[in-house]
Amino acid sequence: MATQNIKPGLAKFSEDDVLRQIEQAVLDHRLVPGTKLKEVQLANLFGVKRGLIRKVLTRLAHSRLVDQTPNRGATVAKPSVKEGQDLFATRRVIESAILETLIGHAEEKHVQQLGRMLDREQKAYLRGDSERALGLSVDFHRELARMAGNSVLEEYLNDIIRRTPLVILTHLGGDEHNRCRNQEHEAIVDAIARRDVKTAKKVMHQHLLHIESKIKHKPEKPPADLAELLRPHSVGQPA
Amino acid sequence: MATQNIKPGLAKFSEDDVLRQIEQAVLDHRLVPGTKLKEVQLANLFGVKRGLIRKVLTRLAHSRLVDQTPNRGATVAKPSVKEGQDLFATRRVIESAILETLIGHAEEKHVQQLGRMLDREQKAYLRGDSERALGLSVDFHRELARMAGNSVLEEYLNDIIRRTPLVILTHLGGDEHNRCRNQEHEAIVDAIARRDVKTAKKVMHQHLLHIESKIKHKPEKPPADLAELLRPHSVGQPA
DNA sequence: GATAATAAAATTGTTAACAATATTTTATCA
DNA sequence: TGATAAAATATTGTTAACAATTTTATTATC
Repeated sequence: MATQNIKPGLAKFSEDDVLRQIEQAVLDHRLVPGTKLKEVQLANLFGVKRGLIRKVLTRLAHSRLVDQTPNRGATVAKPSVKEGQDLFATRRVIESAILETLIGHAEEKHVQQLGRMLDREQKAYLRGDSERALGLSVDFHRELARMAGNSVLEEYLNDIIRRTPLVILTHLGGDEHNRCRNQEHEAIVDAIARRDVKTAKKVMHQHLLHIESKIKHKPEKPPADLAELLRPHSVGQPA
Repeated sequence: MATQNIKPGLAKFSEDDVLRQIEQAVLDHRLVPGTKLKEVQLANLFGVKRGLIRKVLTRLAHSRLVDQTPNRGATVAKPSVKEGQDLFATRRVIESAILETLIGHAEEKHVQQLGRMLDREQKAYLRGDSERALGLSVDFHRELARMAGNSVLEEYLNDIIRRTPLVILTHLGGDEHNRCRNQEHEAIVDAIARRDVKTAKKVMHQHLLHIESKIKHKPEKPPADLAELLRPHSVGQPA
């Protein structure tokens, strides 16, 4: 049987829980673009009512993480090449503004905190834990946004970050291509420490262009395994 | 009786219709921050089921136009001073990027189209139709975003534009203060026509700073009339 | 009259049953 | 076999009834 409960009735998740879990699944490439998201299946999976799933799907559609078609349900969004390009271009603008704002009032403790994050990221990478390294790499960008202290910029960067995996999976090849380079993160922190806005922006710009340049059309992925949403490293089945 | 139907059963609105009408009401200051949005009242008002209103309110909350508190319903959002500042600061970044992108590929027809919009705006202003002038002024900014051709930048600017009236009404005085100055719009179009990115950005920057500088704390507005959402120039009652 | 407890009303939140639509399967015929 | 139509199933969409909670009104007490 395809649709199976995961400890039915045991784990009770709130609406935000479910939302975050699906977002996280997109973030670390477990949910791939095109995957059909059936309401009862998800409801069973999370042990919640269908109405709750319904609300979550609406919210996800609102932030463009899923596509909803009337009477035909929801699928994980497949952003167009154009949308991907626009997303990356906007990301450069936003991250640039974040750096400018942050450096405007950066203190020593901020630099130290960023240094610690670089260490963690480096260690994870060296020990071969690439999943963890990817997560920490994302956290690095998020932390810059948080430190900048502009809630709207932070909100927009998070929005872009959430949508980026869909662009990568739809138009880029494997996961190897999309990891941030730790060296570049280091160079950014160095520039911040020196209050060197120009260099910081330049490195960030290069850093982001690196990934963007690889966007191009790519053949469909073959249908994969069923939705084992909660288990890491698994992948849903495209519609 | 406070809650009255407006031709019940006659006008049937879709979910998007209702969403847009409420957004529009916020945009032209008919709905003021703090207004309680009761589900049955809205349902009667629009001649739709409560479930539909419920979905709309969720979506509005997601774009921070309304605040939702569990068991206590929804009110039109009252952004904090900080959020207002962040919003304006981000707007400068976004509009700057829009100008840069637009000027990068602006054609003569774009400039002409903008010129026509300036005329319309000026005429409305001269004939004293300030409501219409305000609308056209907003359209001007939107049109710049559309012409730039980056869907994400456009999306973010529209988000900011939708939220701005709430900041103004919460922290600024009357409506007179917040109108865009037509001269500045003209100067921007002139700069675009000359492909002068630097000047265009500078004028836009000043243009936006003008409003932002006026944000400060302001006493509560007294409760006003009931929700005559559909009728222009009317105002809802704060909670 | 003011305050606190209680009851009534209003409002929001949830659910299960049903309707409408789409998808898959089976049956029919050339 | 392959194509088409019909039936069966699965999935999404809607609704009304109910439950839970908050707000308002009423009463009781000092």
